[in-house]
Amino acid sequence: MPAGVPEKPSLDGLEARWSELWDEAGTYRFDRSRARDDVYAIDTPPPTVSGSLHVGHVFSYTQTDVLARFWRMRGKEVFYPMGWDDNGLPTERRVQNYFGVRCDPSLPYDPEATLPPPGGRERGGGRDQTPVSRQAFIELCHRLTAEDEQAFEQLFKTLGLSVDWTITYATIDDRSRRAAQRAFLRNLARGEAYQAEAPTLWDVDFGTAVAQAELEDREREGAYHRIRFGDIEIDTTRPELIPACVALVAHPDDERFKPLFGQVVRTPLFGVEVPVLAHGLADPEKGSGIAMICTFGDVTDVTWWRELDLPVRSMLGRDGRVLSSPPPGVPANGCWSELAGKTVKQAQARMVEMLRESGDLVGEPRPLKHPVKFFEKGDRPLEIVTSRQWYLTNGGRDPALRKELLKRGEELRWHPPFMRSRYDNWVEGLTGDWLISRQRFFGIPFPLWYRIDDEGQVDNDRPIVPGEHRLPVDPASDVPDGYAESQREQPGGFTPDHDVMDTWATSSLTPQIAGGWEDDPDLFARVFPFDLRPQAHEIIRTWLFSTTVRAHLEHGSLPWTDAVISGWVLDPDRKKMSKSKGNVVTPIDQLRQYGSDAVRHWAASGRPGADTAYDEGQIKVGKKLATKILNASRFVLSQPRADDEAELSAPLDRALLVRLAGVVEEATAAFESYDYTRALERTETFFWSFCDDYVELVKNRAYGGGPAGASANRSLAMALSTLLRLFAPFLVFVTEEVWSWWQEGSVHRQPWPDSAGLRQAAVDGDPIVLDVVAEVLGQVRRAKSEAKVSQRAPVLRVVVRDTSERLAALRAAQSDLRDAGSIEELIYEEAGEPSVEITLA
RNA sequence: GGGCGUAUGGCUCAGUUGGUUAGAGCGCAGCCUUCACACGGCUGAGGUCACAGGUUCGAGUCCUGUUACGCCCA
Repeated sequence: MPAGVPEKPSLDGLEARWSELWDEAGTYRFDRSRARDDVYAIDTPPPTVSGSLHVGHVFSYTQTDVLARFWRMRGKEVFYPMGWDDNGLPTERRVQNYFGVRCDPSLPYDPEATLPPPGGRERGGGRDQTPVSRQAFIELCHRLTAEDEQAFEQLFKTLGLSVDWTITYATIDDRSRRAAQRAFLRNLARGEAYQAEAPTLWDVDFGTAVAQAELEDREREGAYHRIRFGDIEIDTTRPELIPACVALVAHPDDERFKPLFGQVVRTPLFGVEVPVLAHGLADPEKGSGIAMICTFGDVTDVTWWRELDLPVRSMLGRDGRVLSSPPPGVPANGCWSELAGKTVKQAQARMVEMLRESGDLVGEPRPLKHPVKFFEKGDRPLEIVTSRQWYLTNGGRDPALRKELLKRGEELRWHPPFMRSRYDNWVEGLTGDWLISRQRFFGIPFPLWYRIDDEGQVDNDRPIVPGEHRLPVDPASDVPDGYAESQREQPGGFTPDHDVMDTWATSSLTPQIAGGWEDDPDLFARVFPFDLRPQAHEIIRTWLFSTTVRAHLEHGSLPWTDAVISGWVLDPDRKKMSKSKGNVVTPIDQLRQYGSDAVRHWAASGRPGADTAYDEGQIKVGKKLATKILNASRFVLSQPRADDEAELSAPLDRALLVRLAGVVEEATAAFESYDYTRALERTETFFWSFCDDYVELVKNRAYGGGPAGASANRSLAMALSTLLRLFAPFLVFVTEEVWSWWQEGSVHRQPWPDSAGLRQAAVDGDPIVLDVVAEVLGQVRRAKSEAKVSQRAPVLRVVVRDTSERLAALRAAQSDLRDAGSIEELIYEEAGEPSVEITLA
């Protein structure tokens, strides 16, 4: 027995030992001297560093790792970096809660200021929070994410991810800022990025504009209010917006309102004249069939306003409250002063009272449920405000670009293929360009300044841009070329752009960031376009799409050739795990209790695209398999060292290797089509029958020595080497442990098994031998089980009736069969109807 | 409302271009303390493949419709 084989093998402690040894040996270090064709580059999803890892992370990251390990063994040099997504709102929120602060950009930065202790106010919100400067806030963001990143890295290492930990990035680090700003400047130079003053969906709590991709519809209680505009009665769910009314609208074919088109009516309470207009989007079935157009109550208002060329009468501020002075043309009467300063909800309540008093409210409000647009992270309905924002073309307003992007979707190989329809649906449904500016703090600033003329007017139309060599810049502290700091905010000087970019404007560049775009052209040429984008399905519209847009605009290509879409982890009742439901399983306990290999085995049982229920039973199965590998390996290695030249004389041994070659071929084909689950299943099934049948059959022969024993030993050793490598992508620790008992180097850097070699060694092996012998052995076992005797109990006589071919196959392995079944007499009879007759002693 | 997916033993899932008697694991039951493994082994019971039509010599598999569930988008 090789010296390395322990007396009592154990799975305990393998994770800590091997992950450290891999680190030291650089087992997963990327060799950047390899040519593009030899590289397999993975665009890893940078997890949002938000405290703790979720079992969903373990699930999907394991699936990616399994693929990485396969391709590495297949001979590819795998580029497998890890990123941390620390940029953006989730971090801001977490910092607010963790440190009990809020960002107040009007405060000056004080480097001496003592920052609040962490964690003290985990639940304290709103007014309890200490205001801090923007700079201080950003420092806290960095501090907290740095801690979280360490914890994540530790857990990922325990899980056995074969990431090259020397090439990590964070979406707020210098490289990411440089890439995001450079990409933006190039978009700007090509005319793909532009500024526009336009109605924008606005979250009043976060105080920022949001993009279409961040919206979600939520069913909300509302009420139709029937309101008189002179003789006309309209229905609206937002009576508080009457001062913002600019027209009434009905369908052009609606006979009831045709005579009114072109006439003018007066708004109730304010007496503002508004025209009655026709537009196809007005729904005759909805309410009274005629609606008021306000600037702006919803997105349809925006369409009407644009297409009917109407004026703007804004009445809401960016804080979601009614402005102090009314919009142009609206009298600042007593009604207005009743509304000014109120929130939307308060204003509505007051407005309804006033309409009731004036008699302009017809009947009572009729409650209804209707979909209302929310920011996906927000708590109050979005308002629409007019503001100056940055946009990036994404096909939403340009049919030619939309078509090109749909084409990219076709080019990409989707796993599973049906996920492409999510992409198509989204691209086809885009209603505008991508709004990329956010009025937030912890993000990448736009690398721009604006001139201030001598009268103090800001020139927004011709921004000052830095040269790319200056990137990254922070326009709030850096000075544009040709200016001095003293000219900041001065007439004749400059002012910075105050906005930050949408997080997705950075995340959409992960291939460029990780691949060293422009910073390291040599590396970039070896990895881009990447091979694989693994991600979850709910972010196809955001991450996958936006990354495609950026690569298409910048490089004229896809960012990767293949996308593997992982499913979700559901709780055991098949409900989606979410923090709010409280059904989230934290992976740490599972990893500790069952070991990483066991958890990985469960994760790998989830096919691409398939939601998978969390199942502790499945994890136990994985643990059982890992233990079995340990013990079976110990048995194989406890035999005399196999002679590599020994003749595989036994037909049973040859049959095993032929069957194994078939498994290698199936597993390889499955992996190549990204079906790692099938590869695992085939390997696992074969392995159990290898243990239960083959090992039991050859045990005695192997112990016996001689040429027949040598044949068994060589076959066992070949099978073990092959099986360990087939399992290596999945059960990374136990296979490495066993490999180390008798082989040099890491199993994870070994060549993927080669079926041709097995077939060659097996010469003309007939796999039927194994099948027939296993079948008869099964019958013998059943007879003993039914007789309730030990499997060791002797059998007087076995009569096998079968075709001559199958009997011949059985004869070829008869001594193994007799040993394994303790059979004294074995009789063969040719027969059309196969049967086995067993006489116990 | 539009799109996508799923439906197979108590549970979780395989079932590849239609082809013998529909497979596996878990769970359950029975047996075996066996010299790699009791964190084990062996054996067994258990399914009218959601429903209704259709194509076919033949349908879990293909077509049409229905139902239920899930997701994406409006």
